[in-house]
Amino acid sequence: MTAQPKTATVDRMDEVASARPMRADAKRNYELLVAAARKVFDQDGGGASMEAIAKEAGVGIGTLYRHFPKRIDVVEAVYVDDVDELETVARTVSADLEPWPAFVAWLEAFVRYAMGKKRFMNELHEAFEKDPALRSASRERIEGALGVVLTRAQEAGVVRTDVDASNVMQLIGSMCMSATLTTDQSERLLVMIEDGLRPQA
Amino acid sequence: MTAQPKTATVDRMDEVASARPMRADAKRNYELLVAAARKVFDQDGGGASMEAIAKEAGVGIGTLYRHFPKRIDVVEAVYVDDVDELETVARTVSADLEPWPAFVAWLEAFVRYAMGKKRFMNELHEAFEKDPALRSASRERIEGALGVVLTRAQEAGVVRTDVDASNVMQLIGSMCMSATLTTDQSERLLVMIEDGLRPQA
DNA sequence: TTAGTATACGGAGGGTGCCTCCGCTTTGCA
DNA sequence: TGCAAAGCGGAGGCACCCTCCGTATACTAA
Repeated sequence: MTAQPKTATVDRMDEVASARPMRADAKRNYELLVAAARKVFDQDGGGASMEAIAKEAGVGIGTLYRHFPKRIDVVEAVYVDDVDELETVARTVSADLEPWPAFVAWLEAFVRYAMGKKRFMNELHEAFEKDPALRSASRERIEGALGVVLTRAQEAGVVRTDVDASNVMQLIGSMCMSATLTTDQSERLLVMIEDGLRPQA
Repeated sequence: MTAQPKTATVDRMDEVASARPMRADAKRNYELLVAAARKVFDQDGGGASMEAIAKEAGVGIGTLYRHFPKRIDVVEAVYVDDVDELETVARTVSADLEPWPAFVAWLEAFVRYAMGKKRFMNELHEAFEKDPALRSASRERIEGALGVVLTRAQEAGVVRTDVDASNVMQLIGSMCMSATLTTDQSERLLVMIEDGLRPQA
């Protein structure tokens, strides 16, 4: 949601000083494409075709390839955008909600994110293989986002203080990894985890 | 190595009583194909083409598809064959070597197997997704094979008795999972794990 | 041994998907 | 308003998965 396309080929190292901002039509199409890609991946799974994505975005296949030279670049862009979203949610809930509801809301957003990722794990795995830094950078960003809501909740005394973001990630992350977990189950399990994170009497 | 093709499409549930054994040429080609597939996957990675496999086996593409209706079935057959091999090695080393060398030899075979698998993790993941029972059944078979050499080594007093096959698998398996592990490193790490498994003074 | 049949083989070709190329269109600056 | 520079679109090349069916071969029964 907060991705900032600045250059034609999306190079995350190059955001500080690109010669020129993207043209308005290019920026619009970039955003249309990322949104379309997420929708099509959700519908068709990670194996969705480039043609389907271009069609959903209402642009030509050539335009898609201008922005994302390889298929894997689309996967990466959607993923990066999802991680952006988790950071945005952390800020939003911190501003709008009390510490505990904010914490719960973020965890729910994370579980939604993780459950959604399961459908294109293979593609994601491939993206991590191509660019190992992506994995660690994303993990850090997610833990950072979690840290925001977690610390606030701990300071307000509504979450036990003997856990850190890394612990909580491990707990939730491994739960979500289970291939046989349904959305229903994940919601029930999440409630239990949340209860376990409250300060103990 | 010990796979027993009995029917045209390889159905593991159907081995006890298939109407008729495979014709001699069919059985020969099946074995040629599995061997060729393993070789081609090793060379070209998991993305290797069906054509390349058929060519390597010296058969037509139609023959390949008679035996393996879908690409994923080839991946599965190679994997099952590799697990068979681990069971065979467990029996062989138990018969031919002293308990400790046998144990070490099996662990080395396992590490070779696991390192080789890394190159087509994606395909394997897909096979597990298609057939979840394959994963658990294979894990059981591998732990069973390890159990054979482990128990023997423990009874001979050359391996500590406070570990079981599942523990050892966890130790070795997670080591091998690391994406950045080289074969050299894995060999050195394995030696350390082996030392740790000796009875402690 | 032989004739007959079920089984297996082979590879041309259909369908799909990734990606390239290049002529046309649009944007934004002077 | 004029004109580069940047962006757009989609036909088409190439590679790959898989199907289909005419031909060849292995088994079996006589």
